[in-house]
Amino acid sequence: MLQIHNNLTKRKEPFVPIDPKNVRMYVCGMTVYDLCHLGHARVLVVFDVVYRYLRRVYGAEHVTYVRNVTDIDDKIIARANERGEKIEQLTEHFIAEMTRDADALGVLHPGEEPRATRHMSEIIDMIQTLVDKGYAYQAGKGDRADSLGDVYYDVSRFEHYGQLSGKNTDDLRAGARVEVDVAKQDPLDFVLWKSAKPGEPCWESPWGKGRPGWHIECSAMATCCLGNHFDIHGGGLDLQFPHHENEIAQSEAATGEKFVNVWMHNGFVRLDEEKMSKSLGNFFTIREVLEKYDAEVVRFFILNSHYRSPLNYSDKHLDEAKAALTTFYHALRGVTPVEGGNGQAYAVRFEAAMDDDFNTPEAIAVLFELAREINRLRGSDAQAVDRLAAELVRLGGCLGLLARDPEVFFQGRRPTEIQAGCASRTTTTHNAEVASGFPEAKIKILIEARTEARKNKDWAESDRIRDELAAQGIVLEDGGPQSTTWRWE
RNA sequence: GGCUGAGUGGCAGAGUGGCUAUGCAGCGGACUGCAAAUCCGUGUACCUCGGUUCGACUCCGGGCUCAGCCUCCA
Repeated sequence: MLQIHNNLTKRKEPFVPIDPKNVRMYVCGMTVYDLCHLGHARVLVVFDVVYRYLRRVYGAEHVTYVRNVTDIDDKIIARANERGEKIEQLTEHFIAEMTRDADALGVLHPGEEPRATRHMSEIIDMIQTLVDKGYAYQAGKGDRADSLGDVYYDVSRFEHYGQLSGKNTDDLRAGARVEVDVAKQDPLDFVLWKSAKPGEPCWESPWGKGRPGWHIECSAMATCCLGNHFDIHGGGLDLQFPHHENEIAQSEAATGEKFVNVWMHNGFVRLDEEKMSKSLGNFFTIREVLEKYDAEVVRFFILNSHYRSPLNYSDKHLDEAKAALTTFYHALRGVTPVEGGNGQAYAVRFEAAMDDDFNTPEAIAVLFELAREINRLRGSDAQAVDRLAAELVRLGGCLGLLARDPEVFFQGRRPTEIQAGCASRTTTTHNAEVASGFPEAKIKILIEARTEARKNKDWAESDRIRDELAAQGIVLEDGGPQSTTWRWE
């Protein structure tokens, strides 16, 4: 049975859906004012695997996955002004870029991708409900004139505030670093509706023209798309406080119902043992990494650590991920996967690992053993090999891996960096032919010439050809005297 | 200052109260014209100090170190 670490209770718990016919998950997605970085890649991939696995357990049609897009906030406004663009122009652009990255990483499309700007009436309704119920207040008359239309959430009214993040309001007040805002009754209160300054994008509301605070949009969109009470809510660990804490406060105060059963947070991506983040400026965009590494390699790298652990980025780790994938595709090379499992034992262990809070490193370990079994039986039991290969592909597919033809993995693309050895230069991927000026036909001719030389025991010529290809980043692998395959190194 | 999480072999990374993780790298062997790939074998480990226990890397307590949150952040 599937167990998930619930961050609300800080324990691993059996996962019991509210409705097994409709398992519902909401994940906080991106604020679209820039390209996604590796931290975003991790959220995308981690919850993609959760989604895939839930679909496998409960049936593809019985899982609803919603991942929102924040398309209005201060940073977006600032960036649009910098670039001299309209808000919509900017957000459409970066939504398209985000989708490109997600597609490259093999991330399934969520069932719904709600945007804040398209749910303004639900947002305003929820704020109104909070005001009506006495959980929210409008900035008073004595406050700054420009905050008159601001509406704040009254944290003191919500009894369970701090449960998710393990904080209590007294400690928070004691250590409060938030700047004193005269409009707030309490430094912990947070804004639900921000009145618009001149020239800012805005929507009409009972409190005047303005825009929503960050937290309220997720409460409104989540309950709108999935109902007041749903199964799983996910996001990066940095959203635990205050974002998710505030979501709970808003949603439960507004609906009077429990908001979410299971809270999941993925760990940070780090660079040199330090959190990769926009504010520190120590981040790599997905785009940059994909210039050097195959997207499936990046995906493997992410899944080779448990989702709650920190993930340290380095080229060395990416190189290892590449080597690991190479091993898997080698096992699949030259076989014809045939359904009809003799790989049950592996599947059982794989699922046990995934059932244990999505333990992907453990699941991958099982895949390695499966690959070894395939290689072991190769040449002696073709039927068993074909069936095990099918199992490897199927289980890999649960992780969104190993879906390609091995030949495409080996020969399809390669980073240009390899050929010239100029690591400092920005690199890009191209088709094999573009990359090296070394067309496939030429590779084939050289391999044939080498086969001929080997037949004649002309080892000098044979090795010369191999070296010539190696200089282009091409590795030859002899299957026998007549069958030689190649791959990009 | 308050709170949270983590410290495993050369590196990465799981897990368990007593029994092989797994991968990469290393070493030995098989295969190969030589390689590559693959297979077989193999070494190195559980931050520290106490406690519980027949027995702890695994449970409990103290310490040290690291990371994170308490402000926007996936």
